Amino acid sequence: MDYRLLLLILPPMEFIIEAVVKAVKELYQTDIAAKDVNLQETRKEFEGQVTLVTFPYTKVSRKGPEQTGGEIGEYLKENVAEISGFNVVKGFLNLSFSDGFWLDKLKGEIALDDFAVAVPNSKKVMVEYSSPNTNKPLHLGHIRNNLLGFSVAQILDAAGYEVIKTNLVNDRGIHICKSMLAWQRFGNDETPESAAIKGDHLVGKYYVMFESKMREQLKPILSAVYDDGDLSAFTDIQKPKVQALLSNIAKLKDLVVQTPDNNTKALNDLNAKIAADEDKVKEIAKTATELMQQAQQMLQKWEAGDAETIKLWEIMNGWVYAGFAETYKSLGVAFDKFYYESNTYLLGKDTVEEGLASGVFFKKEDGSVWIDLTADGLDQKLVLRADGTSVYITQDIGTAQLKYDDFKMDESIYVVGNEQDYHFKVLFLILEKLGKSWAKGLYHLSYGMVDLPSGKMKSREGTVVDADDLMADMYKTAADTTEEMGKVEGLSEEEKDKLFRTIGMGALKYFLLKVDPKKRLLFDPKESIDFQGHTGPFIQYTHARVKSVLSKAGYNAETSTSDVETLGAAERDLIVLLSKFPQTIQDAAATHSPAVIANYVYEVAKNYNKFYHENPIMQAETESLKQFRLQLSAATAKVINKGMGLLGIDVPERM
RNA sequence: GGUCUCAUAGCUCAGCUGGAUAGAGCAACAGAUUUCUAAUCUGUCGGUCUCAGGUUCGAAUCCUGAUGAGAUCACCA
Repeated sequence: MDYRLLLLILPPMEFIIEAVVKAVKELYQTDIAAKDVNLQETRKEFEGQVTLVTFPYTKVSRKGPEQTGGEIGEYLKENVAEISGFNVVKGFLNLSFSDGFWLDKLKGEIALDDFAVAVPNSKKVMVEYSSPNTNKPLHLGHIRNNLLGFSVAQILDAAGYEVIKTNLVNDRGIHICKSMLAWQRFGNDETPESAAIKGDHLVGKYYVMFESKMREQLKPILSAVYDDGDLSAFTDIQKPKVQALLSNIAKLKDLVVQTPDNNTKALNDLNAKIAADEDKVKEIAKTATELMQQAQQMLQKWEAGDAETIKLWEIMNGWVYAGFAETYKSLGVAFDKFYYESNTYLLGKDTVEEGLASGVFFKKEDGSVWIDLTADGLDQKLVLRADGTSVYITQDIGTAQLKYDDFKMDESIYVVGNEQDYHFKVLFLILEKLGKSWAKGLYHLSYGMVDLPSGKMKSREGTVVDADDLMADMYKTAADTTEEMGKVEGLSEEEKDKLFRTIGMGALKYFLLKVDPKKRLLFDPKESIDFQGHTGPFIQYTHARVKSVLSKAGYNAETSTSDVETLGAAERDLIVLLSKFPQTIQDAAATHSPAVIANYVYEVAKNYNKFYHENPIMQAETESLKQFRLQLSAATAKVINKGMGLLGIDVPERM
């Protein structure tokens, strides 16, 4: 974490900046802007807490950096009461604040109940996250999404926003019909109760079944195509497309033959292209399977409001929702408002009409409606089919409008994977071109995919890491580890259960949230998530340890008094770090990054552990010193608790 | 092919609106508990910050190019 910016805008540092401006003016008769005062955190190996970079002033001082630094340092020491000393290393002026300054900070700010409680900024922000499909259970990728969304919402709330958490459930469409059809055909009236399976997993089972049965039907079609050149399975519209793909594949294969064996790069490229075209053929062939056609028919029935289809859809979605509710509860995430695509999928058409009238969109000969974004470096994009039906982006245009009409929020954040970067670029641009005043408040929180060592998770290869399984694994690991360490003495079954859950989820959540959201994340199922080092349990343990000391000492914040005037190094470092919490929250909010909080809380825990090791608390030399160290400990526990809370992670009183 | 993202220690990651000798954790090795919880602490080992140019007093950080990895370019969602 880079705290330079933070120091610049941290209110308590303003007086230093002002003093530097004044110093340069008086010493060198030159006016400099406050934003040109380059303050940063002093590196560990030097004395001091704040460092002024003095290279920029050598021009106006016409002296070497060391001498310039010395002069400014002398001036600051004389004129700023809080600065007790300084040292100069090359172009760096390291400033030491008096211990009294830091002690005041602890007592007058950090220890108070309203520390890091932001004043409301009277802005409203919506965070849409999770947004699952109702045909499959959630997996590790969804966990990342859910934790990110929930945490970002917590952080924004702590930063002063009014937050609305929403979930746009993708509850309709061809993928749901696949599960429905497979259940209808092969299910034998199986229910979550009769099968003793969670509802979402049961529905997922039929989705998988559909795919595998459909694949069986695909084989003869494909072998007819490739072995006999028989295209009779396709419609007249599809035939020429397939024909074109096949001849392209043949051409590419010729090229492969002509390419020398040692040119592996060219061969790989060619083979990738062949595979891509073969995939396209396969996609078209899928639509020719009997099961796919039945599923399509079912979708049409659903859209027509066919009573029987709707009934089945409601039953199966009900199973899924019950399953999701359980998973959400385990994850500790929640929502203020649910939107369902079954209600919103027809939205957006009137907005398209608007855009057509205003000339933002144009109609092609076949009646389909498009927008031309080539001037913005993007492509042409279809927004309404020739038959007047919606596509994905049409719905999103409509849903964006609906959300704004519902809440009139200043900002709206979509927590969606980076595979949809292009989609959101287009969506936001369209809304802007439509003249929506709120379009500038839209933000795509694009996060990286969760990959396995083998690459992407693939359901077909059974490498999908199921959310419920993973959480159960974490619980078990937490339980085993804790028991092994003999830390469960005197705990009731209920307390143990709660503790294992807290630790297991803490490890998992921290593991996923400590990484910058936009980066892809590697998860190795073979290596269990660590409980030591830079981990959730490490921080939880630190908290438990603080709490243990506080209770053993019978610490009472109301009555505790102390008159210590000087600080040890570890104590001072800890206070300096704690004082940065409010600004860290603002920074995390501005960058939409829980990782900022995660790394900060880790620093706090690490610093506390160092302090704890070096300084006796109960056996401190004086009662006053003991009380001071307890106050510092209590403040640390509070920051850890609150910081972890922003990540959706609980901290135990003992572990 | 066009566009976008990423590349830092053996591994997983910080650091990136330009500043000091690039930091953690894991792994490996060596230590610390008569004292508040050893899920801890201390130390050792480990780096051409992918490469090549450029801007600058100063570049892991900014710019250009190359290489490698991923995503995307559907009348799917």
